[in-house]
Amino acid sequence: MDNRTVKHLLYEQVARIGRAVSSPKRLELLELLAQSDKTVEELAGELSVDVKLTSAHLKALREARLVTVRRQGKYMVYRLSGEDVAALWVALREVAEEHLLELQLQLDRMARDPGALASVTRKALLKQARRGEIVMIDVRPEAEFETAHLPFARSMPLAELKRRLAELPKSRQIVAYCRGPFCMLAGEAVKILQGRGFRARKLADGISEWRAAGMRLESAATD
Amino acid sequence: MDNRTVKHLLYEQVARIGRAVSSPKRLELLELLAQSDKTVEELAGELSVDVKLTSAHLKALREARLVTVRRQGKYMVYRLSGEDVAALWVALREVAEEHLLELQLQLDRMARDPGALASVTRKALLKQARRGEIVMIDVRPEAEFETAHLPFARSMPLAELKRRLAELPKSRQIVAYCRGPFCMLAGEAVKILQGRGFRARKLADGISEWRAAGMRLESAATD
DNA sequence: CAATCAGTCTAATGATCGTTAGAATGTTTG
DNA sequence: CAAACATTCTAACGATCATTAGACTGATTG
Repeated sequence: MDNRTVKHLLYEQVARIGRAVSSPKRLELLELLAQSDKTVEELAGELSVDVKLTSAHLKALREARLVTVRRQGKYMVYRLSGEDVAALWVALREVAEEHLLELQLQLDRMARDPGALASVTRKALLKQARRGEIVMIDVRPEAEFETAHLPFARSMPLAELKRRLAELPKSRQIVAYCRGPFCMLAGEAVKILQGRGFRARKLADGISEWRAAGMRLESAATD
Repeated sequence: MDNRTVKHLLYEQVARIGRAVSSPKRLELLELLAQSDKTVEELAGELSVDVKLTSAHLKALREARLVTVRRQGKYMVYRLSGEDVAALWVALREVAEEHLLELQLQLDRMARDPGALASVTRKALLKQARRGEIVMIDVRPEAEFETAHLPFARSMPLAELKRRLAELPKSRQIVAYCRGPFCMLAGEAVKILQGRGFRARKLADGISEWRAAGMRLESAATD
């Protein structure tokens, strides 16, 4: 086997990973799985696409070894095959944000939305949360919170937010976060809170961004 | 514009990057461009493919904003649009190495090749080179060396190696490196050197790996 | 200014991908 | 063990992609 053939095989393997992350739906699946393990049904629901199509995309991700499956009762539960996969998603998204003008414009528009939190560093935020100067809320579904969440954050799923407003203080700043910069949950939460007279802002980071920056996370087990 | 539409647009943009890195030829182009700026002709030559096809692939990379072009006389010179693009290539390759069994087997086979240097840390290597205990040679074409090279390395392009053997010591260990783990130049060099009685080993790292690990590089200007 | 040269654009080929519907598989539940 | 259910596999459609050859563009050179 000559050099060029070997070389071609090597690049071909890496391109398999590239092909796996070349579809918007598969990227969305990866981001969801970075939050917590999920069944095909759950994933299909989040993406609002057919279960069959979701299954086909998951198969592609499985063939690139980016996810693994296990059976749990009658459900198939998918899981990212490593933290490096979530990091790859973050790296891809950051390159896209850096170089694609269209994406930058879209993100700017989101950032100008009610109460985006741009300039505060992660460490400063952590310090404020530790001291109780701000209240950090995680507005993702509870299962995702239990898998991993930011330190000092309290679970307050968007679906329950309106019912549980009494648990939140009006005196202190509230910081909401969700799955990452592309996720709309925190934006929704902030809109609701501000409408009810709370001082609320949103944080663009999610679990993967936080971890990729080398910051520590907590999970239900460590609480 | 509703949430789902915005979301779709965002993921679609990132998928553009994914699509750009989903072809082995384009990945090879990115790695070559991570070494130094190059013309279409040079790139086509390195890949041993038609100039027309190379141009088409470069167009795809340009549309994903991963490379930029400038005209220089009658040549079009391509350049990576940022260090983060080289870092993305490294991240992709590392995920592939970690998860794709086929790729691991292939790399193992290469590692068992004459004199792979696996266990030495980058810092230890640097220290040995600084002290002159080893001789680091960069076997890439000279233009790539001039753009950036590892500290304490000497340019010794593979094409000139046989003619310039007299410049190398038989008393000390020689460490050859090239473009990265997928590049064959260093392996070739080691084979030649060992055949002539030199103590030679190869380093898998190239410029991008070295930089991605947070290590400093040198360029012709800083020499 | 005509000839040359590097590179891109256009058109056409077959191969691959995304999507959908229908059949098949394997597990749980009565 | 039969019915219900979650998921995957198979087949088929059109859309997109890789590749090639031929026409075209823009700069350089005589």
